[in-house]
Formats: sequence, structure tokens, C-alpha cells
Amino acid sequence: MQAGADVKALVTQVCVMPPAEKSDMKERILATADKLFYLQGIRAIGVDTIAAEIGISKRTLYNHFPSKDALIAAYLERRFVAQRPSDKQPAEQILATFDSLERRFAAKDFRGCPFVNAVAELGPQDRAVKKIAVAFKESRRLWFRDRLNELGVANADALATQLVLLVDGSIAQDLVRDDPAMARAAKEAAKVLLRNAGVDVGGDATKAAKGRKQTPQ
Amino acid sequence: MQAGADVKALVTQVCVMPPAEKSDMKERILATADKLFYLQGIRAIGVDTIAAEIGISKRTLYNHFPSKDALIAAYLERRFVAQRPSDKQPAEQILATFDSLERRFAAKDFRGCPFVNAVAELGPQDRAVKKIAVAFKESRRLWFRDRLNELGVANADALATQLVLLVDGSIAQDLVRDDPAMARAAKEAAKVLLRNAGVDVGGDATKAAKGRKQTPQ
DNA sequence: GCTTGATTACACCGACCTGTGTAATCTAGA
DNA sequence: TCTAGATTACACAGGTCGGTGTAATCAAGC
Repeated sequence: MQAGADVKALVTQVCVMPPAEKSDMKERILATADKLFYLQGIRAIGVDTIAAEIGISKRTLYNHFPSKDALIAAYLERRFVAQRPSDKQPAEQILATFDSLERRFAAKDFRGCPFVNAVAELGPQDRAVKKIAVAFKESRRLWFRDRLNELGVANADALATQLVLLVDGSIAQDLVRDDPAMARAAKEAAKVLLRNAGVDVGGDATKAAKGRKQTPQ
Repeated sequence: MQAGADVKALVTQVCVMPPAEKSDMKERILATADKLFYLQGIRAIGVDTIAAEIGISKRTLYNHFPSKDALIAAYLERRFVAQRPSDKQPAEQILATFDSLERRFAAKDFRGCPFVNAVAELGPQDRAVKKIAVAFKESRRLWFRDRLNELGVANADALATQLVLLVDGSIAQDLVRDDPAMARAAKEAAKVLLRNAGVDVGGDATKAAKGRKQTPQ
């Protein structure tokens, strides 16, 4: 499956359906699976647990999903949320990503990146999971790249990669340390990288510069 | 358990014992558990599998470890390898970290950070696992900070945090993408951050600067 | 009323899991 | 040779897991 198709499918799912209507059983199952899978882990949660949490029979769950694997795939696809368009300046949008990250870190139900976690849990053998995880990571990288291109940055592609490293790095660090400050650290690093690429991100361009001394070697 | 104690225990374990001697059963179990846990996942591997892989009975395994949890803890503690001292310049040491990372990414048995994976797999409820994961992450951060202090960098602490973000970010990205270039991207970003802090990392200090035109390095 | 489809309860399967109990066997050292 | 500890095979307990089969129930639309 491709990134574009995933996003399109999701947008259809989210936007076309009347919002309050269709409290579909399938959606209820997915929402519950999402909560439990994400918070407790995919392997840690059995289908019985999900059914019990909703108050339905296991048979009903299996009427909507042919297998747990299918439920896992649907869970990840549902997590593949498209970034909503913004009218802010590209540089602000990029930096706002890290503010949003910090807010999510502070929430006590944050448990890292569901895609990375799924790959870590299910292993590289699970091609389907890996595929959607790659698609998600790449979609975010391309989002950064598009913003950088809007800014006229020359090496937008390489810089976009570096920015996603900061995003995923802060997520991994927060996962083990529970420290939302990781997002701020990532933001500061991002500012340096952007400034170095000629982007005006406000503040003094040489603010953090010049550690005391260093010996030329 | 503390980071310092862990490192000390490990150094004892590794250095004091004659290398070829002591093909201890305990060590054989640990080595096999390490391979299987790391490559396939902790939850995916049962104690029977480990025993069968070595060719011993499950009873023997339980004679050396009181429970699977204890084996998991020992596995992670064994992974807590101390960085060996280097005579290279601090800046080189820092950058060499990313070269080493790239080499490990290229190996086909690389499966991300065992500590992050364990936390992702076992969940935040497992306090013991989380504790050692935090200790490991912090020890690496402190290693960076020490090198930066040797360089006389002013905000060594903040910069060290940013560097570990790049390390963990590249690990997470490589885990899902299988792309060793993530390590190079992290290294380039690290160079920019170091340069911005006044560290001489070789190459033109303003080469990548200023948006528009420049040749790829 | 009747039909159709969704949902229900519930038993059950085979597989795998961690962990234990036991009694026999092997091996190294005094 | 005797002893003590490690290791063995093997059965088994008690549990969870994913998944299925079946027959009853419920609700909506014709």
C-alpha cells in the first residue's frame, strides 16, 4: 500500500462520513483497539480483552475483522492521520511541530510512536506493519521537505531528513525518560539547523554560538 | 539499580574473567537469550526456545535464573556496555559515534536500540526495564557531555541532549526504514550543531550555510 | 407476520506460555 | 570409591492466546 492511498482512505473515512452518525460497530472496535494497543502494546492485548472492554462478544469482533492481524493493520492505518493544512508561515509550521510534540509528551497517555512501537514489537518479519510504518515516516519527511521548499531552502531533502531525526529522537527519548523537555531540545536543535540553512527563525542568529575556546588541531 | 553500578558490574564481568575460559552455562544462556530477545523480541521468545537453542533442558535454565523476568533484566544489563576510553580528540570521538552507528545499521542483525525496544514491548508498567533503559540513555548523554566539556563548550548539557536526539532518531528511523544513510544524516546535523557551538569539526565552517546555492558536500 | 442480518452466549480447539516436581544420570573432587 | 552438585528427561499444572462452531435472540424493513 502506498502513502498517498493511505492518506486518501483515511480522509475519506474521516470526512465523508457524517460525524455523529455511524457509531458503527467497526469504528467502536477500532477505537477501543487503538486505545488498548497503543497504551498497553499489541502483543499484550488479546482480542478477548478488546471485546470485553466494549461489551460485545468476541464473535462480533470476528464478524468485522477476519483476524487479529487485520485488526492491527486497521489500527495502524487509522493512526495514519493526514496533516491538516495551515495558513501559518512554513517556518512557523515546522517549529510548531515540536510544540505540538511537547504537548503530546506532557499528556500521560503518550506512549511513543505507534508505528515504531509496532515494528519494535512485531519484528521486521511482519512486512505489512513495516510497510505502513515506512509510509508514515516518509510522509512526515515529505511534509517537512515541502515546507522547506516553500522557504526556498537549497538542500531541503537532506534537511527534512535531519528534522525527522529530531522528531523521532525526541519521541524515543521521551518514551523512556518521560521528559517533555526533549521536545524543546529538539526544537532548539531544529532552529540551529534551519538558521544554518538560511531560514529566519527569529531570535539572534548567533545567540548560542561560541563556546569559550577550542584548540585548533 | 544505578547506572554507575551497572557499568561497574559489567566491566567486572567482561574484564576480570579470563576470556576463553568460563564457558559458563549462565553466560551461554545469556548470550543465547541476547541473540533471540534482540532479534525476535522479548515477548516473542519463550524460555523453551532459548533452552532448545542451546540444547539444554528448561530445568537447567531455571536453575540459573529464577524467572523469565530475571533473565530479561540480565539481558538488558549485559547490553549495558561501557564506552571504552579513546585517545582521539573529543570532537572526533563524538563524530565517530555516528560512523559506528552507520556500521551497525548496515549489519543485517541490527534491530534498533534494545532498551527502547524493551520499553516499547513491555510497556511503561515494567519499572525495572524502564529504570535500566533510562540509566543507559543517561549514561550516553553524559558521555557526550563529558566530551563537550573537554572541548570547552559552554552549553554542553543542552548540546549533549540534542546529540542523543540525533542518535536515537537515526536508530528509530533505521529500524523502520533499514537505511544506514540515517546515520550519515545524523552526523551532518551533529556537525552543524557542533559548529554552531564553536567546535571545529573540520570542513568549511560556513559551507552549508545560506539557503540558495551550494554544492553538496 | 415474516424474513434477513446482526449480535449474542458459550463451549471448544490446538497451540503456546511460564513455572514446578521428580527421579534418574552424569561428573568432578576428596 | 564415595559424595555432592549440576544436569537430564519428562510429565504436568494453570493460564492465555487466536480462532471457530452452533444455536438462540433481537431488531428493522418488506
